[in-house]
Order: sequence, then C-alpha cells, then structure tokens
Amino acid sequence: MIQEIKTNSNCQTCLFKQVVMQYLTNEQFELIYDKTIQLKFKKSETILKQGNKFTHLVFLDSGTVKFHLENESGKNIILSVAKSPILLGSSNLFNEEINLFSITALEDCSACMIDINIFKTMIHQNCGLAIKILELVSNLYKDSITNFLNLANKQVAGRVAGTLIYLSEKIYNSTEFTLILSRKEMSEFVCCSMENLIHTFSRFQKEGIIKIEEKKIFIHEMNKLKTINRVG
Amino acid sequence: MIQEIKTNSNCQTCLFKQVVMQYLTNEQFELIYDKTIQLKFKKSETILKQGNKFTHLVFLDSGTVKFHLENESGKNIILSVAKSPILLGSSNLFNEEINLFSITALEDCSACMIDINIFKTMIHQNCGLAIKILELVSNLYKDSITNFLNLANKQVAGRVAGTLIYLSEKIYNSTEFTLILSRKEMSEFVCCSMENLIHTFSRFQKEGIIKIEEKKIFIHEMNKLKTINRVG
DNA sequence: TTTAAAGCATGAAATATTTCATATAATAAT
DNA sequence: ATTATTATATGAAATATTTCATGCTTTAAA
Repeated sequence: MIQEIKTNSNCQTCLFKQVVMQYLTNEQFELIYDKTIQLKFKKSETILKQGNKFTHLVFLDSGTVKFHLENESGKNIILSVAKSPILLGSSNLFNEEINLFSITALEDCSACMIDINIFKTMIHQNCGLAIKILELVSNLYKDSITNFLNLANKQVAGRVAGTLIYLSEKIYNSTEFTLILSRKEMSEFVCCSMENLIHTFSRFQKEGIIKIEEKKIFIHEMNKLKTINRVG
Repeated sequence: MIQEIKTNSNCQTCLFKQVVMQYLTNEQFELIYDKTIQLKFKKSETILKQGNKFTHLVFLDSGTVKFHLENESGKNIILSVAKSPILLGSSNLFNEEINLFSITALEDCSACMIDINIFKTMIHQNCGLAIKILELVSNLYKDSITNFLNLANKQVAGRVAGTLIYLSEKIYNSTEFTLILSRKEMSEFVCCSMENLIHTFSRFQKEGIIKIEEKKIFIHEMNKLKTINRVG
C-alpha cells in the first residue's frame, strides 16, 4: 500500500467529511484530520485483518472490498461485498477492539485511516455523531441478517441466485456486469464448493437465465432468478 | 399475555433501570416509566413479530426467548436463543422501525415494554446512553457473526456440536441441562431437517459424547464436541 | 519462447442430506 | 378409558453436494 502526501488528498469532496462535519466543529475535525492517513491498496491487499487489534476506522473513498473470515475448519467465507463510499470497521467500535473479520481489496482502493481513539472521544462529546454511527451499525446488522437469510436453509441454486441478485442490485446497479470475484471467491460467498458453483452457473446458462462470458455476466431473466432464490 | 399492575412490579431490583439510571435524571426516568407496561408472556407466545412496526423496546426480566425468522421459502430459522436479563429490540432502534425477526417465549417470561419514542428522545439528549446502546448493538452484531460462523460451510454434525456448545456455555452454564427447545426447534437452530438432527443426536449418543434422556442432555465429552465443531 | 501455475469447466464416484415410510411413546382431547 | 394428536426415533430411497480425476485456457514465471 502507498501512503499519500496529505496535501494531495481530496478532503474537499469527501463524503465522510461532509457527514461528520454536520456534528463536529472545525477544530474537532482538524484533530481527526491530523491523525488521519490516506492510503492506496492494490487488488487483493488486506485492509483490515481478522483477529488484529484495530486502531483505525477506514473510510473507503474508492474501490470495492470483501468482508471475509476463516471458520474453525479453515474454510474461507465471504460475508459481504461492499463498495465505496463506505465507512469500514464501525461494527468493531464498541467490541473488544479486535477485527471480527478481514477486509480485503477486490480492486485498487483508496482509503483514509482514521485514528480510533480520537474518533471515540468525539463520539463521547457528540450525541449526533453517536446516533449516526448507531445507524451505520444497525444497518450493517440488518445486512448481515439479510445475508444469513439468503444462505440458511436453502440449496445451492437458491443461494447462487441470491448472490447474483445481490451483486446486480447492490453493487453493480445493472443486470450486466463484469465480476471482480473469481469463481473460488463466488463459491466462498455462496458457501459451497467451487465445482458446485460452476455447475450451477452452467445450469443457469443452459436454461437461458444468465449468460456468461468469462468474467462478464448478463442476467437475462431476473424473475426466474428471484423465483429460484425464493423457493430455495 | 397478562398485564400487571405497575405497583406490583419490581423496578427496585431491575437491571435495566440500574443501567439506564446511570445516564438519566429521575425526571427522565419517570417519563419512560409512565409509558412502560409490564407484561407476562406464556411459553410460545410471540413477544415481537417479524415485519410488524415496532413501538416498544422490550426488557426481558425473566425467562428465555428465541429469535427466529421465516425465509422466502417458508422455512423457519432460529437465529439465536437468549435469556434474561436482556434488552430486546435494540437492533431495530435505528432501522426502519420494522422488526427484522420475531421473538417468541420459550418458557414463561416477564418483560417491560418501553415506549420507543420516549427512549429515542432520551438517547438524543444523552451521549452516554447512546454509547451504551451502541455497545449492545455491536455485541448483538458480533453474536450474529459468531452464529453465522457456526453454520456456514460446516456439515450438520459440526453445526449440531456448535449449537450444543452454545447452549451449554451461553444459556445453561452447565454440561447438563433440560432442553427447552423441541427437536423441531433444535433443527431450525442448526438449519437442517429434523430427522438429520435426531440422527446426529443418536450418533453422538452411540459414540458416548452425549447422553439423552428425552429433554435432558448430558454432555460427557465436551472436547470431542469441540473437535467435531472445529473440523466441521 | 517455453514452461509452470492458476483459473475455469465437466463428468463420475463418494458422501451427505432430505424426504418418505413407519413405529413408538408421550400428551391432549373426547 | 379410549382415541387422536404430537413429539421422538429409525431405516431406506431419493436427491444434493462434495470430492476427485481430468482437460482446457489463460496468465505468470523462467
């Protein structure tokens, strides 16, 4: 990762600043800003590592990331995919200061690392900011339940459909997109073997529901996908 | 459910009051108290219903509950089991005021229903309280990830082991306990068919890992259970 | 440029899981 | 007391999933 000289940064247009400034004075913001480091991450670099003590909130300014964790049997699981602009690490704020999961860049990203102690002090001084963070954590919590719902008690076809719908609606905002996840990563998202994922992709393609050209995916029949997702 | 006359209630010893009073004045607490209703729920009564607009936080004073939801294919899933004292509904506080999941009594419960609007007003006036709630939501979030980890990418035996460990360590604080969940409910917790759950119980019993006497469960070899849970 | 490695794809065998059929015991209803 | 219902249990067939073997294609390395 490359550390940028801060004078080059574009704080003027930063969404995080715009939100936070509603609750902070200029002086308070300067305190945060002094401790903030702007970094660039290359594809597949780790932004936050599961199990590490975490020292910074991360505001993802550009790029897409995956939240993932290893379970006790050593298998990797992708919890979610998120794109900028988004604040990462907020769910850890009031845990035991250990990252619950890893966050890794799926494509080149730029991010601001915000000192956690300074930020916590600000929260204590500022109800509005605390409530804003509470909103963020609540929504993360909601997303994780949605995710859980997609996986639990469904067969692989239903889960693959759910994941394709999620990517289409929440990440790419289109029924045609170029996947930045490998087949292996897709299978870690769907929680099945890579072969099963590929078989399911092939089946969906044979049935005309989707079209696959290597990394490009075209969803032709979203309705069928939604039915498959619903019935499991 | 039976509504109690408030003069009979035991607010003097209530944990919720003890915590909240650290952040509120007597006058503020009285405001909340005036709008609070104390209820008793019988086993299997619904405390909060998935999809309903939610109007009250619920402080569970006694009893044990399950968090559960129906997925799109109509299957019931138990997200978690929780026992008193615990504040229910806090994760909904800053969502769209819709219950994300249902909460149902697993045994007779008593609970205080706290008006959400009054409580929100208090949060806005009080950073300490906001941060306390933030802690609660963060921990709920952490629990749901732990739960997810137990289920994802593991075979049924590993998941059954994980659920037994959870019940033993987090709910009953003993290796011997009388299950308040039916076999059907256990299978909804583990996310498998009821038959598969029963098969797995039988297998564990044959291998001497646990002993089952109808509703009573004796965990004889916790280490083996943990190994099975870890390797999946 | 050639070779090695990684990613993707397919089919078949091995394994896991669900569904179905059936039975028994415990509980509820008549 | 008798009957019906519910909860629990077991085994076998049907289905789903993983694992394995293999091949092709693309990318990275020598």
